Amino acid sequence: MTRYNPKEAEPKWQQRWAEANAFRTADDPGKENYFVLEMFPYPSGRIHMGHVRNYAMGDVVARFKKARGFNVLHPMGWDAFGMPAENAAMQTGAHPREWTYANIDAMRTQLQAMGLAIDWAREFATSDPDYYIHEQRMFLDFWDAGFVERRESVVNWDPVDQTVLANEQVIDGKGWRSGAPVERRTLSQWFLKITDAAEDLLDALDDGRLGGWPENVKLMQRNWIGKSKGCKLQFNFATETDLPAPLADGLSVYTTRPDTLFGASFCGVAIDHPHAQYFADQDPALAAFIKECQAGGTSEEAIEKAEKRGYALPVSVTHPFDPSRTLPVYVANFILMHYGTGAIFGCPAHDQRDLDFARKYDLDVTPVVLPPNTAPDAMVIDDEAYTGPGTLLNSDFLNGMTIDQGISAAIDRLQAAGQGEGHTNFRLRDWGVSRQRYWGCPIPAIHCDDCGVVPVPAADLPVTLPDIPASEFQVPGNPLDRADDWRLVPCPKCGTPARRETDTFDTFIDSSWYFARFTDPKSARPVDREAADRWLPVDQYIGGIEHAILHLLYARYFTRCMKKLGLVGVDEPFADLFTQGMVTHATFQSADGDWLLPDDVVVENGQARDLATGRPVFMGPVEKMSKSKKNVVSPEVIATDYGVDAARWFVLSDSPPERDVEWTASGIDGAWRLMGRIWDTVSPHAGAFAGFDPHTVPSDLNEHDIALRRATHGTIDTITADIEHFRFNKAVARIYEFLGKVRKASKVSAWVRAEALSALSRLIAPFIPHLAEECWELLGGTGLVYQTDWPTADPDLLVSDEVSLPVQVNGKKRAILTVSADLDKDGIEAAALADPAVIRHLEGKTIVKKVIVPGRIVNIVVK
RNA sequence: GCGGACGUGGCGGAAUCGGUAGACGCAACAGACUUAAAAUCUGUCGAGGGUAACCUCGUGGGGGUUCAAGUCCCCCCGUCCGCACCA
Repeated sequence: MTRYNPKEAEPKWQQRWAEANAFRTADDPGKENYFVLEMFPYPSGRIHMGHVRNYAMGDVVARFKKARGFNVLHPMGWDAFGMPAENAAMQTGAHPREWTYANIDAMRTQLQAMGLAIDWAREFATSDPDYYIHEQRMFLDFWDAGFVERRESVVNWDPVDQTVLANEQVIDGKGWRSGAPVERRTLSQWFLKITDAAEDLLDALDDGRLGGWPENVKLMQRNWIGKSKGCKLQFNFATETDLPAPLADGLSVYTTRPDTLFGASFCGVAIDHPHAQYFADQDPALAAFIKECQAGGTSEEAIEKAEKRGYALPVSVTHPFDPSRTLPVYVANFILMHYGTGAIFGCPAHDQRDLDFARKYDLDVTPVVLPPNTAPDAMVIDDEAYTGPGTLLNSDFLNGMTIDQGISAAIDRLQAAGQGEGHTNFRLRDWGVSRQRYWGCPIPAIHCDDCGVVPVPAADLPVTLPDIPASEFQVPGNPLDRADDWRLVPCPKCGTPARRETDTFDTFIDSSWYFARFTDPKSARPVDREAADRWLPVDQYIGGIEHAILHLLYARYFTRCMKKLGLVGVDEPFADLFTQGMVTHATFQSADGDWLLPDDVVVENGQARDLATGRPVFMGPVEKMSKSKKNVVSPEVIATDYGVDAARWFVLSDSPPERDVEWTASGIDGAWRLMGRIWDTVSPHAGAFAGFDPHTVPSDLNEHDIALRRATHGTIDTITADIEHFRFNKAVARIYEFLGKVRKASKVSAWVRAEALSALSRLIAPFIPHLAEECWELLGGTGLVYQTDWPTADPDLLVSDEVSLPVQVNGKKRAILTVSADLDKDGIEAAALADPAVIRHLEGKTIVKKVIVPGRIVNIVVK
């Protein structure tokens, strides 16, 4: 018996698949379409185990759906713009384009070696001018349609990467890539007005349009959009004289608690609020205060430690419900300009921040909400604000109302007085898409001193990136700013000298529509409407949870914009979403604190030693594989040692797909053993399909035959459901179980064995396709197992005539009956009461109750 | 601080509707084959007691509902994730 040799089998079948053009997207009008997509990779240079897991899952789905009779679209491309290419240029001197495309070539080879059922004819990279010309076209249409805005904006500036970061790219006040503390800068920026879609992006999370999405992702998006209901109201300045322009309209604040207005003791504005700016121009001390607050930065520690500070303005405002009362106005460091109106009224008794501030500046603290079952005299605010439920007091016309009643009544009164109105506010901010980088899609705009910002005429697209010597990337900043040959162009409107926009798009734009391009990647239009209608939305999208907010929210918004322009017919791009867990590995550290590669360490009896020196090694926690901690295992090395099928099998077998899976040497050994065991089970039966007609069941089957047939059909049934529900680990367990039964079935007829081996080959095919083809060929199967239908379970074989029925006495299992499946309650009761073990436990007791659930359980309650 | 998820053998994890807890794999142990090792195969494998049949306990802790709870309800502890001065 020969051993299974993946080194020969895997390339052989990859070649056969290619020769048969097996993975070309089918377009059979008699079949349903199914679009399965894994988040496309950034071409970093080589694939890692996370890719293996992600693409193995997508491949299981693609192969399964193909076998189930769908036209399957399963494409691959490259998220190819982005900073690492420029960083590489700085470090290695290679041009970003050369670096990127060399990486793509290397990774394509690696992915193809995984044997993925991908239609490579549809491949593209977002850095291909053929791709980004359409992105530029759409942007011009978006601009025309009013989805785009250019505005002065305080931006998150990453001082290391020398670029602007979106809000979402700032993590704990630091740049998501560089880790450098983010600074505030004011720049003129391009924005996509995602806030216009906030309400619908939110609604779709709840109204069933995203039924196939995980709850946690929907929740994160819900929180991110951050809808809050309240009211906007106007405070008038208490002054006899006319105020200059910025102050003439008074002070507009946003609140969710207008019911607490009678507890207001001050108003506050953000340090970058126009009113603050106005007074700072006249008051150097205020200007200094603002500057000091800005220096504090947005870092996490800064925010946590920052004490509430304010600077009193030389004006006060009148209370909207009681003009005889005036409130002081402060510039305060804890008010955010980008939320609401950038101004608040402070009600210290019922808001912790306001209370901290009031204590520091010795302002009134008037309770206006009385907690339930509390006497008004007992309502004392010390150093903790009361934010719970209650009834209103000290509040004039609101007294006695609940909070909700008070909110409505206050808004009504404000509205009647023309001083305010109900308002819905969102936490979501518009999407800043300008990046001061070279390696991105150029923004098709031209700046003219006379005409302003002018779109590049459609006929002049694409605006391609200029060729810049690789040495230019050693200089900080954006090389496009210095590329005058490219930058200086005549204005398309008036023809006078003008300048190209040198910002490029955030790469999240590139990934916000690639799925639509895949439906017809060669189309002359950005998206071919007919193809899009055929394939969209993506039926199953698979990727990491790290994209729960950024990529997925942008893609949802972008799709809505495309729909408005008639490019696609759907507003939600991804019908079902699956977020897979990471691949982790134990970490190893030498006594000197150096990280060690798993390959350089040997673990025996729980003790790790350095393979080279024999010295003990500290075993650290199991963490996500990362280069910095060296706890990485190379897919290439694993493929060489064990074959890609074993690697695919292992990453799918050991944990539920949504959870992290720990890579272990013994685990991949186990996967490798399985390959051998399948092959050893199948290979003695070469040609087993000769004379086997699956549709003609022999009539002379013995009990072993029937038992194996039950196992075969039961396995088909459960594995089918497991794959449908992304329970790959359970499907794997069922395959192990079934394999054991097939191996032990020695007394079965040739027909029944052929049926079992046929099912086995097809059931393993989505997981370990090369071995499956090898088995199929050996057994005498027709064509490729890839092109063979999924097995179907015979329902008659799923129900058995006998069932084992546990019998409990007082809820404790005392016996197991084997009874005919159609035995009625009386029969079951008689059988249970006749069982010796049951009789023993009933001795000397009185039966109080008998619970008999046929097919499930018997419980006899005694006293 | 707010929001969410999770907690089951030595380990990863099963238990689909409230109905046999621990499927399947890993590790470990024992045996077969072998001069030997590797590979492979067979068996054992939650804890405690008992020669055994079998009994008791057991799903983070405490309480509750139920004939019956890993599963439902209440309280607590722990771990992980997201957001975080959001008015």
